[in-house]
Amino acid sequence: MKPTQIVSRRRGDGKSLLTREAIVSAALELIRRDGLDGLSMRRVATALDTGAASLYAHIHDLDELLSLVLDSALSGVRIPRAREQWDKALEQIVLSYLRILFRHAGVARLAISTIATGPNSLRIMEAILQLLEQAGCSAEDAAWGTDLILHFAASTAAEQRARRANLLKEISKTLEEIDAALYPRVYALRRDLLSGGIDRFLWGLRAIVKGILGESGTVRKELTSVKHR
Amino acid sequence: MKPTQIVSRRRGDGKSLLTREAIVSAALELIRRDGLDGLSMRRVATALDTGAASLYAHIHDLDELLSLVLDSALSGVRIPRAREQWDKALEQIVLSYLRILFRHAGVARLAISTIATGPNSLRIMEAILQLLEQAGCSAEDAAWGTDLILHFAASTAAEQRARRANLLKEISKTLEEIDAALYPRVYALRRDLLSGGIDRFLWGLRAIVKGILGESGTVRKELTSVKHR
DNA sequence: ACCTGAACACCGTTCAAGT
DNA sequence: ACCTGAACACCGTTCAAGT
Repeated sequence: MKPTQIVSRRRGDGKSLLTREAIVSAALELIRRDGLDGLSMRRVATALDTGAASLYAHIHDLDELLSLVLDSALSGVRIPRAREQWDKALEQIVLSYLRILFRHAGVARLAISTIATGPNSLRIMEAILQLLEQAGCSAEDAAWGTDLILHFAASTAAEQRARRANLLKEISKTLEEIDAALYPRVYALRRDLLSGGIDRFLWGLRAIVKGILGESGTVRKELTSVKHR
Repeated sequence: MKPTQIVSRRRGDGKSLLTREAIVSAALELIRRDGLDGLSMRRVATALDTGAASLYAHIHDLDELLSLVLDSALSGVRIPRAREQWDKALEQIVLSYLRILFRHAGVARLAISTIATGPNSLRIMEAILQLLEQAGCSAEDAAWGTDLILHFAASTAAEQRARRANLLKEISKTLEEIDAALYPRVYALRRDLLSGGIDRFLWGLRAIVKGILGESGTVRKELTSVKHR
């Protein structure tokens, strides 16, 4: 009877079409504004003027949405073309990764708890693997090293984020009140333990990279002997 | 009239007294059995034969409970007395920490997302700070280094845990299917990226420690000049 | 002081039913 | 094929009321 009316119910009214991309970008917007805890299927649905059930036509479950959101955020990570100086290039990539994680609260926590396999994660891993090999790492050490570096960056970002919130005050107050006789070093270094922004990050990155290169080759043999003790 | 009956409603019937300790140990038991996602106020309450509301007389909120659970688990971390060989002692402590996190699924995830300030965390930090200073670190580097080491151990444990679940199969399948032309190194190293147990952990720990010691002193000056670029 | 039941404001996910 | 409302089985937390 009225065949022209049989179209997506999303057309005609003000609503835009419901797509995977629209869902992911709404979720990213939400996570950016309210943090990871502010994200829920129901809230994403509300932001898109629909019910939570509608999302399941495009996305398998919350876990999948979170993976997609992480990779979407990582699309902003810049990888330099020229790579003559592997150490400079490595720092650029990892700083860019850090900045992205830092920009959106909550995405850092996501990066920690997920073993990422999205295209942007792969892009970043590929670049770091290449640089570590260029630096003289064995392929196997580069694999573990890449993982180590990315984990370190994600942890740093997540921790910095936690500090932003009123948490920092609370924690430093707790550290201020600990028993200085029982924990003399912790007490003496209570400020250093919480200090540091980009300086601390670069310090850690360089320590890790130096360590990876230093370990390369020599240690695997040692380890096998340790194992059999 | 019947003054002898006016006692805790917890007495008389089979129920044991509701205490902070009982709540924490029930929560730890739950987390050990079902993982972090299996833990909830309501489930802890049920395990103690009561309603969720009753817990709030002893514990401020879920966050506090999680902190208490983490520290309770960390009471199992052993710290050797004799410390002539700082490197051996350090590995013993960190391996003990790792083993504890590994033993109870979910506690590792907890250790990552929390900046721990419980007595057992402090105990562990104090010991590592001491060993790093003994190794020749400056106090400030020891502070950052301790944090770095503990984070690394927690990340490792959390990731290993994630692998135990059916997640590993899924991830390695995904890596098996990626575009080898686009990501040649990731593809070539797909097994190495997921491999490794205690070997990989010791490799990383030694890399980090070597890095920390190598960075000590020289780098802070560099960093200040970098900052002003 | 400690414990309780009921209520409030949320969750993720499923499913039959609509277009 | 896509979208929907209602339902199911959960959450953390509060609060008046009981002992």
